[in-house]
Amino acid sequence: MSATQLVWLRNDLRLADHPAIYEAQQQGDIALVVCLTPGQWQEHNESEAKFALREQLIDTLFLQAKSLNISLHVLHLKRFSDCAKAIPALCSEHHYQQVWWQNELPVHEAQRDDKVAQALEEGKIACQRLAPDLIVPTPVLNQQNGPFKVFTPFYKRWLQILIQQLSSPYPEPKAQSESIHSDHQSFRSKDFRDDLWPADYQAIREKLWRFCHNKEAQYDEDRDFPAVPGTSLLSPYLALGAIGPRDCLEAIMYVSQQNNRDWQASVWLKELAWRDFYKQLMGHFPDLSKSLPFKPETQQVRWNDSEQLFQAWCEGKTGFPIVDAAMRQLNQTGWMHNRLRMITASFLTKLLLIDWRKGEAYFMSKLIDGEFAANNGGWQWSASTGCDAAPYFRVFNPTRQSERFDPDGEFIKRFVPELKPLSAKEIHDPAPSVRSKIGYQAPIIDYKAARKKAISAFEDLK
DNA sequence: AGACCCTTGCA
DNA sequence: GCAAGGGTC
Repeated sequence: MSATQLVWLRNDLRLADHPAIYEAQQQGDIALVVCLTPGQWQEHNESEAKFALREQLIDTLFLQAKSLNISLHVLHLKRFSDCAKAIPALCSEHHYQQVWWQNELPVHEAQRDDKVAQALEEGKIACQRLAPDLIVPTPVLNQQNGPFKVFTPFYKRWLQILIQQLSSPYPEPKAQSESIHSDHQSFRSKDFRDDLWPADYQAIREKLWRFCHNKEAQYDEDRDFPAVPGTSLLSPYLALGAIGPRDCLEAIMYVSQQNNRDWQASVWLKELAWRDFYKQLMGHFPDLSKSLPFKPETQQVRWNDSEQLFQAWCEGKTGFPIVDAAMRQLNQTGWMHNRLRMITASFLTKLLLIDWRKGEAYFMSKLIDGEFAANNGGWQWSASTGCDAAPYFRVFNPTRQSERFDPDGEFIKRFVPELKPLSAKEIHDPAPSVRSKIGYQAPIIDYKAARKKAISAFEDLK
């Protein structure tokens, strides 16, 4: 029997824990399709690192699918709008009767999906659009049936729903009998850092389980220290969907039970809830997809246009060691520790008073794990323009943050080698004489004055 | 998911 | 001097 069901994979590049793949296979043999839309991703400022990881994941996915006699089509398109022709065309060529996918919530993605659904309908091809790829895929709503605008109550309700709906991850698809045609040419990217971010599915699963076994219990204690490998390092895989949300949940629950801990108290799970929160917000508030702030009044903030200050931030030459180390980590590795994302974002939006959208775009252009909803949510949180954001007067003191979260300057020294000779005492804010001796940038702003200016820029809005 | 400043209470 | 606690930005 040849395949009749087509599953369209987007940012859910995996076979296991995949509801569309599982459901589709109940109705017949399946084939898979991925649409490459590099022009669109470029418009979304997505990084080359993420693009390269996606290619690697598609390569290994292809092999994995092949071993189950499942075809994977890779369509080389430019923009989202090309999908509305390409998908129905693929269906008629191979006589697929029904197309499946998991919805995506940001505006461009939702429009793309609507257009494809419409085109399929016109071509008399059935289409099954499933809920988004979240731990709790159903909308989490308050008592007025509206979206939550504050995380904590969202989280409480989210947990309740999660407990009601608890289910195991969807199993991998079964092997099919028909032999398949394979029209995919391996990308085999030349300089992909496979050691940092393996694209092999076995290795990725191991990363998840090893984290849950060894680190998850200490996550709350360790996650704020950039010199400590205390975070999961799974974000690139979550962003592209190489691991599924229920896979994460299952690992948390299993390991918690082994260690006699309450899985509901997992702090890492709470972070995953933030992911659901920001993604669901995208669906409720289309403005978020249009470079608009959640708090409309913050449209009036008079941001600083200085290209010089912005460049200094991008390059890690602000003269604030922790900020510079963080930006250099981003530029050199395509990844930045979460605590540092908050510090650098607060620095850009508050102390430099530069538009959060410039930081948001720069992060996307460098991050291997760049994910629109989480990145936008994080930036709007830092800039105090967002939903349940930091209050406008909350300005991170980069020196204080550095002292608290990198006390020995261990992380700083890793990425700002010129500071290696300095002691733990002086590294967070070296004296002017020390700076000139070792050739390290003077601070590009005066902290106290900048803090005042930032607070009053927001107070002017009242 | 903060920081700062000014108390108070103690040495 | 100073830690700890509270109000304010």
